[in-house]
Amino acid sequence: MKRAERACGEGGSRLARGGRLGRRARTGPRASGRGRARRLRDPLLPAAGRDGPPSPRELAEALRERLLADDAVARLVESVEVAGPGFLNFRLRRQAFATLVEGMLAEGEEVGRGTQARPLHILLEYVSVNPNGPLHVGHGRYAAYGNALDRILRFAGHRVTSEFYINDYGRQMEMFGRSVAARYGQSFGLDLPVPEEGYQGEYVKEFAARIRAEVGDQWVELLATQGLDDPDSDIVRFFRYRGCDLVLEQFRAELGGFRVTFDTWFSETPLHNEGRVQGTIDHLLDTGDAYVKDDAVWLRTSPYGDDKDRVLIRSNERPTYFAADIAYHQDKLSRGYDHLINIWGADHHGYIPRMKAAVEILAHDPSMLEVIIGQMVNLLEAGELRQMSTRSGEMVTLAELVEAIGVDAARFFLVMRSHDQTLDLDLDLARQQSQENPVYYVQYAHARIASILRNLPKGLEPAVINHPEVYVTPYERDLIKSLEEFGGLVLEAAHRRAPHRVAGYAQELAGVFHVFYKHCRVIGAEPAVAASRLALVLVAKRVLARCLDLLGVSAPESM
RNA sequence: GCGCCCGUAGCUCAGUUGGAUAGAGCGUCGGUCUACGAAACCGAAGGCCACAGGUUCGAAUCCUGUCGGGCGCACCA
Repeated sequence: MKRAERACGEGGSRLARGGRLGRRARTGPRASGRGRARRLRDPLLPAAGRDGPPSPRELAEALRERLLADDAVARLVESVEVAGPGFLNFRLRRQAFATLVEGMLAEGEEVGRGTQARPLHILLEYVSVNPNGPLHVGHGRYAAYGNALDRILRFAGHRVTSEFYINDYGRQMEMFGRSVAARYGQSFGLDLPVPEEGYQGEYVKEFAARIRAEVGDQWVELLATQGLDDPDSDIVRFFRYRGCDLVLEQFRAELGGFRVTFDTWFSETPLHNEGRVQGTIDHLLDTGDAYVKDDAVWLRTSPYGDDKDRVLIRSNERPTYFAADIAYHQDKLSRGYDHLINIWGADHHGYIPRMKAAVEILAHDPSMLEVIIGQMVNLLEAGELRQMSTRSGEMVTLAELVEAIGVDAARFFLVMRSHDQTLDLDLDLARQQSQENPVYYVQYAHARIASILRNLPKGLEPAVINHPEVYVTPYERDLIKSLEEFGGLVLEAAHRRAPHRVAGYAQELAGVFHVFYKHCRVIGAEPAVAASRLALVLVAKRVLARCLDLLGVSAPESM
């Protein structure tokens, strides 16, 4: 009973204020440029009790009459029907559809671009793979996801700086240097095994061969006499840096080919060499956020949601990776961004609390750093799981995937699923299904429109014409409704960090277009209808092209 | 043991301020090209949304528990 009263109260006040529905109707297509034509039905009110209060049906009926009495509503709405308990169905007038298309057509290539009341300057860091081996498909997923998010955030009205953090310091790189040096030595017949904890993959030989091509036998003698045991030797240093450079060169080329580029590449090594890691630690000691215990320096992260405090400087006086990461984030903060986003692999999720704690200590703002976890890619072959490991050299590389199915299909495939869902990828299946890949479905819709545009008779121009036969079919109306959703979808995808929503939308839109295409001719229809349909497909082409672009996929004029 | 991400059609997955009969692609079966591209369209079959409770007028969605899977729990990076 109480509930029923409350329900009626809400309903009543909605009516009185013109509520959600009324407001929506008033700010319809004309006012906003892009209205809410899609909302053809709306949940209304909860079921009322048996006695006293009006039933949902009665309330809906009252609301219906109220809405129809509103001039602004009546101009756009042809009819309103009560449908079931709690729902009203709206049928829009032809003019409402025409207004929508007019608005979208006028936006030109920019149709759907978002604006932010307060645009943020966001630093988006992603991929950041250790430069000691090839990119595998897991990295490819983060690259595709991060880059799509980059594009979406920008299109939604934010400023974005994209960054790749290069972990070119520390023990892993030293092992990599020793591994390359060993392979180099082996190519000259030296008996130098790759260190047990080193990198065994075949690709290391390729890097060694390239270095050999550059420097000849310059290091052979020294290698033969000194070996590789001293990590600080000139030999290890040389192979490490040269190897790292070669890997980075390959990253840039491969990612570039994958249409993933970064505004900045930020190297870890200078943070150490220029004393900035030490400087950050000193600062934290000064503020009391760090302390000394057991000959080590610790950061007090536990008050900020971490399980325990974390070591910054080990008792052997070497800084931890975490310490360098703090210095790195201190640098990010000093560059004046409004927000930091890091995209990490699922295997790093345990690292989030301490990093967020550190940033909160530095910036005094817990929401400053946002870490997005991308789940892993499981590789299947003939239904069986294939393990990936950089160190053992067993992996499916991004290059292999691209070679198998192409950049467009690979990028679409890697972002069409939610990033927090582990992705099963069967390379054989992907190869086999590449011709059935949804990306072609979307691209084909774009190419079909391009084909229409190529075949236009002289004098046919896109225009929304006020004529009784314009936009009367359900096929045209469905297409208009789908297109109208695009602007909101962009904002949602940006807000939810969800590129897969764009992929899903693109498939839906392509589907609606294909149905339209089957039933409605552009060329050959009577002039007013032809011009209006031309305007419609032109908008559809732009939106499809934009969706594909947001995902880093090409929008072919023909295929 | 603790934490994070999950469990939706045969397979891979969408489905988010909680709303009508839970959707798509692939696969299976059956139709459609003398008009802008058949890489398309139309139809059929296929579901206790892991399970059990709870909140709610209403739950795939929120809460608790159980089971199952993945990933983490370093003075590694």
